[in-house]
Amino acid sequence: MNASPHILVVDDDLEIRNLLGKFLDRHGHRVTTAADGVEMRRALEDWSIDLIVLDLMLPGEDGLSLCRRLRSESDIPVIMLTAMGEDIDRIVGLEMGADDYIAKPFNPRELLARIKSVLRRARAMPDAPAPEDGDITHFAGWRLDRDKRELQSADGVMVPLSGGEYDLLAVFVSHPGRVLSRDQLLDMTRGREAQPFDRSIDVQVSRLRRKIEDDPKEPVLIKTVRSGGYLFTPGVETKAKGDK
Amino acid sequence: MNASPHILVVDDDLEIRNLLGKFLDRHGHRVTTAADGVEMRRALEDWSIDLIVLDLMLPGEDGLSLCRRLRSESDIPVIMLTAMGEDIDRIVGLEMGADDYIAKPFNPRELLARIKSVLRRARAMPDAPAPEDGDITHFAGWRLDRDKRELQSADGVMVPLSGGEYDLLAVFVSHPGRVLSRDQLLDMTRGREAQPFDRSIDVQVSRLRRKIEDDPKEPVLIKTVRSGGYLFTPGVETKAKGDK
DNA sequence: CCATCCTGTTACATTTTGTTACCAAATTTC
DNA sequence: GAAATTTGGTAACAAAATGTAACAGGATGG
Repeated sequence: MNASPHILVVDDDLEIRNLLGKFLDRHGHRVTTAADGVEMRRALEDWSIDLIVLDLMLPGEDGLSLCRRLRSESDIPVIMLTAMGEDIDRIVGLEMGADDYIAKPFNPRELLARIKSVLRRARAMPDAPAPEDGDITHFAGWRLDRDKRELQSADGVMVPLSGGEYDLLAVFVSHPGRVLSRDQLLDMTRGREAQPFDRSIDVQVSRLRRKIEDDPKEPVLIKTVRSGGYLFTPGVETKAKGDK
Repeated sequence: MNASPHILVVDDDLEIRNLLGKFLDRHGHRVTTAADGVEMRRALEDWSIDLIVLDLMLPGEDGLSLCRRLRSESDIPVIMLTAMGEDIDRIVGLEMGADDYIAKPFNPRELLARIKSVLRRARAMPDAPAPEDGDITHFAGWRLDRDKRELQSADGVMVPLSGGEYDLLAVFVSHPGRVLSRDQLLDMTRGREAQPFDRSIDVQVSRLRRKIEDDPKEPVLIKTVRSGGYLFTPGVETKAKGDK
């Protein structure tokens, strides 16, 4: 598309803004910074921003609220900066709609990696059926409706999901590109510890695949990582036109 | 995911290297040492390193510069060894991107603690499956498809590979013309140490050859180097023609 | 209660990977 | 150069990991 991605850093700490600015700049990104929500809006109007790095704690309207609002207005991916120990799932997950998060104190190169990954993902996904608002998550041409616990494909097919299936998918969607162990998945979906021969996750994954994969035998969205766990990748569009 | 972390100690002082090597080894880490930037690079190519302990002062290119360069190329966490009174903020902060530092003279136990902590942090947020770019690698007229775990020859033949076979081949492809010992291969593909009579690599190589060599008895791509290891050479084509 | 739906457990088929054993080729010894 | 020793190739077997059908207990809503 265009040359180097333009990144907007929103944080009230001047030092962080400067350092991050310099760092990202050195790594070939254009950078603009903002100290609060107001400056952020201005920057969004003035520039064509590709990605926002947003601090969770901000004076005035906080990052959480800003993020939610952003979501209902635009498609720009957001990476949240959070303090340790926040409720990660709520932040990244459907609740807020951030694309990723990183805990402070963070390692700059890790942030860089995430930026790269989020941008790639964003580019890979042509903005399908206009991003709705509310509790709907999009991925790979599907719309995940939290209230109805239902999946809708672009061409109108509706796939009902059970509660457990929904939870599992929600966890996957909020952790794209990361290998999640059975332990983690069990913890994140049921909040319990795995028993010695617990196969429930396997079974649930199998059930989910049957519903969301074109060919469950050849899964594309949820890959299995032998002796590692499962990996969700909202790949490129299925039917959309030749994007790249 | 893998067994014990593999740590690379980079310091020009032989004594430090030895002591640290022994100490870390005793505490269950695999250790490799390097005296300067050149050796460091070699080690990084040969092994699958999980963490680097890097002296700030080095002959030739110094640690600071090395660290910065490392950052832009890889994800491996770095702990800096610094003399007292250095500008700590610049070292650990965004400027350089080290994950932690420890001042000399240091207490080995403390270093151990930091190593543990940095590794834990790194593992806690593993980012996507490392191999980032293009999912397809070409060599000797074959196309290696990471997603499908499949090999395709120019004339349309498809050879399915198992995960392990793919990993092994990927390592070979990324180190062409280089003799890789069984130890290294095991480390790079499974992340584990070889057992006394471990023949798993031999077997895996045998399986791989059966799939990619025209005549497994007379291997062309993966040659064996007696009492050295294996050598991958993406030589000129055998069967395919127009591919590239 | 009964009919459903959902989810964990179990069992079994498959696939993949590691180990062992045995043979052959290469190398070394004497 | 022949025998002894090493090293590598691989078949065969064993162990581990995964997919999934089938079953059973619970929960839900009449």
